Amino acid sequence: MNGFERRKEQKRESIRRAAMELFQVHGFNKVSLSDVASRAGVSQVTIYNHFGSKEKLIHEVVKKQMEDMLEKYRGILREDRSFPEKMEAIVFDKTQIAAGYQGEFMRKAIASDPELRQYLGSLWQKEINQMTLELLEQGKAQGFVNPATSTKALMLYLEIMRRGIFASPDLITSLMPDIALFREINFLFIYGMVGKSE
Amino acid sequence: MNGFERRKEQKRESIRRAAMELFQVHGFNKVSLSDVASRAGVSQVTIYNHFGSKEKLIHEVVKKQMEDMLEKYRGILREDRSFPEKMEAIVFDKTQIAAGYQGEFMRKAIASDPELRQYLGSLWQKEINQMTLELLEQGKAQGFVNPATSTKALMLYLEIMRRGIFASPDLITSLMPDIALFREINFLFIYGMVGKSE
Amino acid sequence: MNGFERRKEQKRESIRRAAMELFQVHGFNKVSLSDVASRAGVSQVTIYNHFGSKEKLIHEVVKKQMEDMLEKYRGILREDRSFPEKMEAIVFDKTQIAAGYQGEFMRKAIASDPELRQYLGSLWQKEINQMTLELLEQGKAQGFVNPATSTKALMLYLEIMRRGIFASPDLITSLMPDIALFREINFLFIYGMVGKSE
Amino acid sequence: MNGFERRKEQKRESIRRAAMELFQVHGFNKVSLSDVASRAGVSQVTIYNHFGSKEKLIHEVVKKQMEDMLEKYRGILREDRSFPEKMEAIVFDKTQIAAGYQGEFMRKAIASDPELRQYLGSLWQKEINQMTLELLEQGKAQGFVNPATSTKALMLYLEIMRRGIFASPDLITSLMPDIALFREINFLFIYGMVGKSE
DNA sequence: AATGAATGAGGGTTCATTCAT
DNA sequence: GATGAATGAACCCTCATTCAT
Repeated sequence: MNGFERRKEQKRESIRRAAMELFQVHGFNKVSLSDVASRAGVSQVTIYNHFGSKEKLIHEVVKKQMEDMLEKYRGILREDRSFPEKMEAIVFDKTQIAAGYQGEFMRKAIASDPELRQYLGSLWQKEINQMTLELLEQGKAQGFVNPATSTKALMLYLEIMRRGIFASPDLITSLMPDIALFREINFLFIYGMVGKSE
Repeated sequence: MNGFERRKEQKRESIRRAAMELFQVHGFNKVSLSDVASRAGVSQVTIYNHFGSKEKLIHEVVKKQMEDMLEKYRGILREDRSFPEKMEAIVFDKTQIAAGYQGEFMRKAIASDPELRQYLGSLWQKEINQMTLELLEQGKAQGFVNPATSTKALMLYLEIMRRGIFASPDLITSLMPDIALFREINFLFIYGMVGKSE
Repeated sequence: MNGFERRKEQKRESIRRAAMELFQVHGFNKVSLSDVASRAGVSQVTIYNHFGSKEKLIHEVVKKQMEDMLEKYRGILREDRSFPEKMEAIVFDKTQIAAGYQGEFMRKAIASDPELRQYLGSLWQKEINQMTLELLEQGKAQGFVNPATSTKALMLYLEIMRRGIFASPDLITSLMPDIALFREINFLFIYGMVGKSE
Repeated sequence: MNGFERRKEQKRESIRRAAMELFQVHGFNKVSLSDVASRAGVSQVTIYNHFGSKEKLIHEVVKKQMEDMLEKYRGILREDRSFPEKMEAIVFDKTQIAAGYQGEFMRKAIASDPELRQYLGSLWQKEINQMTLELLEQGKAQGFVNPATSTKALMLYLEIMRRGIFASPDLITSLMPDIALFREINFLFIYGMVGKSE
């Protein structure tokens, strides 16, 4: 990548970031390209030159975001930590939560955009499923996941929890400092309401 | 309520329903009052005559919806069923899920509207907390809820799951017919990933 | 006029008054029939039943107002007072000024409504001219009006002052209490800036 | 000012002029931005791009108008003419009158707009008062203004006349050609109804 | 490649007026 | 005769997008 291209990529990146920040706070519809342009310090038309349309800008932003998320999950999975720790790291992904209405925002993007849905519904879903399976395997190996439970149910369970978390940034952030409570909830995920029976 | 008022209320109701249906599918911003008017078979202005503004229409729709939800929960709580059954009934509130993006839609409404937030954040939150506490008491009495776990954590856990479910109508509806899977997931809520240890 | 008709006339009158009061403060355009209806304590449709349209309501209100004004002028003219006193009474018609943007309001009505213009431009103008002539005659007889000055100029002069006063309710009302200043200005009207030269 | 800015200013000016012309004839409320846009030969949105809102457009138009008026008055004051001539020039400002419902229009603008009122009520009023004082001084020096009369009364007198004139473009324009009548009225302003006593 | 200027389409809202009771 | 309900037209304004430089 030469100097020209690097500068170009930097401008794209600054636009993407401005868009991301605004989208997260206000949602897609409420953010106008003029807002994004102001925040990125460029002209509206420059956004068109780089991305073609608002829709395509959203695509790019969402894609990037999801890829970053995947990357992070991959990292966590490969770390040398216990199953409960990994659960905690993934489910309570703090940067995601801090970022605000991430999940809702993502789902909305995906739901409202067929093309995006296809891209993500295939590649991304496949990867995340793959990773979740791996996590469950680790859990079973460590005795935290009941082998009698169907994988389907487990994955749905995890997905529901993740979405519940994503959908509750308000709750979560307000309780972030309370480490004990945090642990207790992660414990509930693993041992349920009945609790550990030693 | 005489004939006049009944007809008025019917019209209001038909507008509310049309609005609800559209809001659930497309979100508040994407739905124009003209859309609502078309669907309800009235003029746009009629909506203004009845509700005053789009914002107030949203208020009414959301309030109604939440009150209905409360009513249903109350009913379930008072039924003579086991704790897991009540959990299932409440958490997987099928009519809510069938209604679509209920949770997301609601949260958006509440998040973006201070007045509404106040109304619901006080009265509604108080009631639902009260009811959840009652449910947990029943769970403890029946041995399904570990008394050592803090109430705070339990309530947060339930809230996260409920939101996760609400935020996943796509997943849930697609799996609705599979009763076994349903039960399994409810089981996970109660016994965790570790599962029942007999 | 029997009981029925009296009640009818009362209702008309109450609507007219409500309209008048609002028109004076906010002007024709800014006042909606709904405002008038509220203030008069009737339905909008009742206004239609009585007056036919907003335009016609304005007609009636303006006509009534002008007739009242004429009546008052007539009274002043016939009183047994000096010319300067009559000048003062007519030019600084306190009730008119207190009523607010009367003059502007009237002129607007007249200017924007051909039919009304005709009615008033003929009958009313004729009457007021007649009366002004009479006033000037009295002034000449009492030595306050220079007989060498053309009647045309005098009448224009008076009209300009009257309009100037009408157009300045803000100034006038704020200075109302200062009787001396009041007299001084009336003095200026009669003796000019050069002042009395004895 | 380079080419870009010049063209921009020209467009702004053409919009302002179109607005001015329409406002003068029909008043603020009756003129829609779409009317202004048509007359100026631009899109409605262009007006928004340049002025932000209808309110702000009105501000600009009124401000400009008043500044022009001030400028003209200043010029007259500095000319080497007699007091009566200056009176005539200022009070019967022909271009203002020809412009139509100037005074009424202005007053309405000022009355209905707090921000504008502040701007004009302070700076503009101060300047015009200053200038009027200067005019009166000249009048006294030349023996046309009675030194015994209070300045307050004199200024009020002048203001009333000016407003009367402004409020009567119909009368004035119809009598414009009659120079003799014009003079006579100006004479009345100075010598009053009693007239010159030689 | 970047921008200021311009715009068509559409959204929420108000209002004078009509309809049905 | 009086009213609640309903509406078409118009208004101010915003936004994604294109044009011209």
